[in-house]
Amino acid sequence: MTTPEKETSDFIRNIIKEDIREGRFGGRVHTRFPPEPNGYLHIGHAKAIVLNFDVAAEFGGLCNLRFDDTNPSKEDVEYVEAIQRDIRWLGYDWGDRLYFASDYFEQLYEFAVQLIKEGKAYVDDLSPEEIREYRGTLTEPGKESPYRNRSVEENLDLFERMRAGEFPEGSRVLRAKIDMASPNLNLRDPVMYRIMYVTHHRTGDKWCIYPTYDWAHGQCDSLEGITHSLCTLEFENHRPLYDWFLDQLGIHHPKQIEFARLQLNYTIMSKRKLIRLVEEGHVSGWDDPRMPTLSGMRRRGYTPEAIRNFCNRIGVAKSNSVVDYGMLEHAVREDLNARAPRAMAVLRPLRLVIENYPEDRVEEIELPVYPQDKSRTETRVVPFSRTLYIEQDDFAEVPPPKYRRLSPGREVRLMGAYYVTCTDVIKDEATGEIIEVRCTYDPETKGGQSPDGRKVKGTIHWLSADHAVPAEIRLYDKLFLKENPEEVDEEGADFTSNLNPNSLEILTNAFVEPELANAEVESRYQFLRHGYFCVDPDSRPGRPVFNLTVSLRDTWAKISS
RNA sequence: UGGGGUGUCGCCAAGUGGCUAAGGCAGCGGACUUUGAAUCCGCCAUUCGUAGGUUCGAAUCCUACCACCCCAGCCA
Repeated sequence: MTTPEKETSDFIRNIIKEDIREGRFGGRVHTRFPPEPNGYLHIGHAKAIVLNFDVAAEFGGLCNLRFDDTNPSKEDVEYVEAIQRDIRWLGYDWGDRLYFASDYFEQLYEFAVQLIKEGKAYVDDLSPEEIREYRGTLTEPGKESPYRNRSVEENLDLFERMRAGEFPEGSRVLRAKIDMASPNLNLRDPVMYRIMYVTHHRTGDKWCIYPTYDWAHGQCDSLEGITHSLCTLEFENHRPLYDWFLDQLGIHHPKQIEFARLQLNYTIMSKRKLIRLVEEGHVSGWDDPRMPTLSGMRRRGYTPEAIRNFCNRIGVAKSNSVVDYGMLEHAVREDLNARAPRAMAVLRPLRLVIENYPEDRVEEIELPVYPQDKSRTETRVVPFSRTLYIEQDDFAEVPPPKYRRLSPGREVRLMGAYYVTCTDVIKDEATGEIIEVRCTYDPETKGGQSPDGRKVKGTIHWLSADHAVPAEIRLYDKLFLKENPEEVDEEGADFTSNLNPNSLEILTNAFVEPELANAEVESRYQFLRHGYFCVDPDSRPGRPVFNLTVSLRDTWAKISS
């Protein structure tokens, strides 16, 4: 288990410290994570989750989970369940503070009535197209709607009838009466309610008018007593509107602070685009191990601790930045290096026969499970015999410069077992492909050291052919070829044209240690000299399936290329 | 051409007028090594978007300019 970064400091925490020092909100800190249940959570959401929950915990406060379910046409219970599962998996607990914007629909309606009564909101009969035209542009002010100055009584009556279902969808809206000439377009009489004859996943058919996010969000935060509403940069322009609503209503006024959302290179984060990957079959589902979703990363083998550490390490600021994917990989390696048990796996097998080793002999080789940690003494047993599998890459008939693995005439160590020297190479006569390597072993080198003190340059892993367990191993590479998947070569193409055709490679002829035959789903291992792997739910007894989480750093790859 | 933001090392990111501009990732050396892993040591911004100015002193203050992001959904 890695220890979380301590002393994280960023502009948001600085503001909160200042607020506490000055006694704002009575020294209280209460945050919330407010997802819309219209998709699965991804690593970008993790940044917001970690921020909100950690900040609350650090300052002795609480963090709520609230679903902003104001648009039933896009939302579904499937998502509200998946989201809760993912947040729990990440390691966070909202106690009994699970809320829904829809819990507040009645209260929001009353707030709206209050604004109407004060002449601060009105029912508008303009069509959507007309509203757009009347809004004006970035450089020109808008025009006031002809319905803007209806009487309070008429507005009250109309609004009530909107709720009663007397008008067709899209025919009327409730708008705030603010300023059609404001340079901030959000203040040009924003829509508060729209008519939608859509069944809501929680309120059923109780409502046919639904609040917009802009109208609902700030009041929901207020009702929950939120002190610090942390949100992403694009809502900075909306803050004056949220402030206006809260001030008109005269209710608790949380402080909104905006930060930059997470962007990762070689990755897309937009929910709309992730949905496309799923629906168009570019990936197997939301939990495809190549997806940046939390469920995908979980299946891939990422740990909650690694993700949390990553989130704390990238910091929180206001500049639009793109984090290098390597940072994420570093975070998993760091965590898994410390805690993953080691095992040997041969991904692309090559037979190795030890000519001077007895035909029927089987030895039990004892190897440490956590060799990287001298304080741990657990061991495992791996059978050794005359015929082994080694990695194809660990033999070279003509060794390249600096190669220290097996080649004709050379001696290497079979990890934990014996020194072997290559005596011969057997090839397929037709294709010339190497199908077997012949060796002799030195019986004096049992355990991997020689009494005469001679050194070998290389140590390779191995598996006894008769004992190895067949396994399927799925290797993953980046889902996209470009750092910025949106950057497209040809006109008319979109991000899918940058999909990496080799992002998944399935090895069906791999082998693992006998002990792993029935490894538990989601358990993680380091396959020595390869990387970290995680047991996939597709595993069957006696035929486990492993997903590559992340490979080990590979300096040989740099040297050899 | 309106408004709101942001610009510090290849990538994140501290820094809020005064010791030699934190730290992490990546990279590069070297030590160690029964994982070409891990670990350990060392190197890696005379410079803070640009140009001026204020000051004994500026990444931090002022002025102008430049670049990038967000806003014209009855999405969130």
